[in-house]
Amino acid sequence: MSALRSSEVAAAAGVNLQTLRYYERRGLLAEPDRSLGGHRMYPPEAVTVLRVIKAAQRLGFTLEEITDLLESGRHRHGRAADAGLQARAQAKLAEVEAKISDLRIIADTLRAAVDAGCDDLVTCAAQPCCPIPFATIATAGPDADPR
Amino acid sequence: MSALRSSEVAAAAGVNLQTLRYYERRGLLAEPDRSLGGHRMYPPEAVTVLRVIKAAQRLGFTLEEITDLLESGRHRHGRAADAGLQARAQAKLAEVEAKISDLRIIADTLRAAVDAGCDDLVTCAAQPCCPIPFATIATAGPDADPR
DNA sequence: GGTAAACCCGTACCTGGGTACCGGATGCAA
DNA sequence: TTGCATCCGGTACCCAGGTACGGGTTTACC
Repeated sequence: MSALRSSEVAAAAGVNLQTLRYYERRGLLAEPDRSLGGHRMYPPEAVTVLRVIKAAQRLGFTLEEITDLLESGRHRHGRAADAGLQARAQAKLAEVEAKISDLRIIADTLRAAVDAGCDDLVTCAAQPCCPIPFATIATAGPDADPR
Repeated sequence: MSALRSSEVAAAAGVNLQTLRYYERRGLLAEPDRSLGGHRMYPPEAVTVLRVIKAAQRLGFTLEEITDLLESGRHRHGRAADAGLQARAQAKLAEVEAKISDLRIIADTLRAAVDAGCDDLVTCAAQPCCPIPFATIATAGPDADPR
């Protein structure tokens, strides 16, 4: 009952209208039924799905990962949670923790630079007293950048 | 003496050759002298500058910020360190620390989701027992994303 | 002097997550 | 039925930080 128009769904979920179509193109949001004239008519559950997507994004999942997450939730054929939410949440947690420790190293380095009273990077780099490690520092691999 | 060719500079700094020209276009790297045929001839200091750029990037500064940083170091006309390295490093430190506390909230939430044994996001979202906050969570404002 | 590697410039493309613009079609109410 | 809000599809653009390609020089070594 009570199909929602795209602007209503967008407003209810706090997203842009274009974003709805973008998510549909990316396979995150099921293609809704259409009116006779071709306008999208969303079921109320679409709002829930959007809220889930937004929450997962805030937890650091990319849209691609969220697509998988939703997919695996939809047709949960396998009882084995090989790629289920549990496993993925744990993996993401490890990613986030790695990111945190990277950032801590960065914060420590910045603090050291402030304490040492560095004034000019290029001058500093030429002297051995500068605490800024110009070669190393955690290089934060190509892990999904969790936001 | 001993001017370096672009590939030598790139290799010495561990950077792609195109990146050199990209930095030059962006004003991070001074335009070097040219050979009679138009090839770039870099002074050895260019390698230092590149290393400084890379270190600053790892500390979370954007290329735009690094441009300013190098600029203010170059013609340090003002004794007042209004926008000097000190102040900027402190500001960046605050940014990084904010990012860390954001990520900690995210990590806590992920941990809660794992502990609660959530299996399917959409199902979870419909029930009140799920620890995932589908509306809130630190929204990590438009701060420069420190890497 | 020949030839292969390196370099030149300009331009297009990539990732990720959207957002904006366009001309035309629909929906809904008075 | 008229008028205005909304929606349609397709395409282009945005951010940052590069990377790749192509066709044409230049350099360096034998």
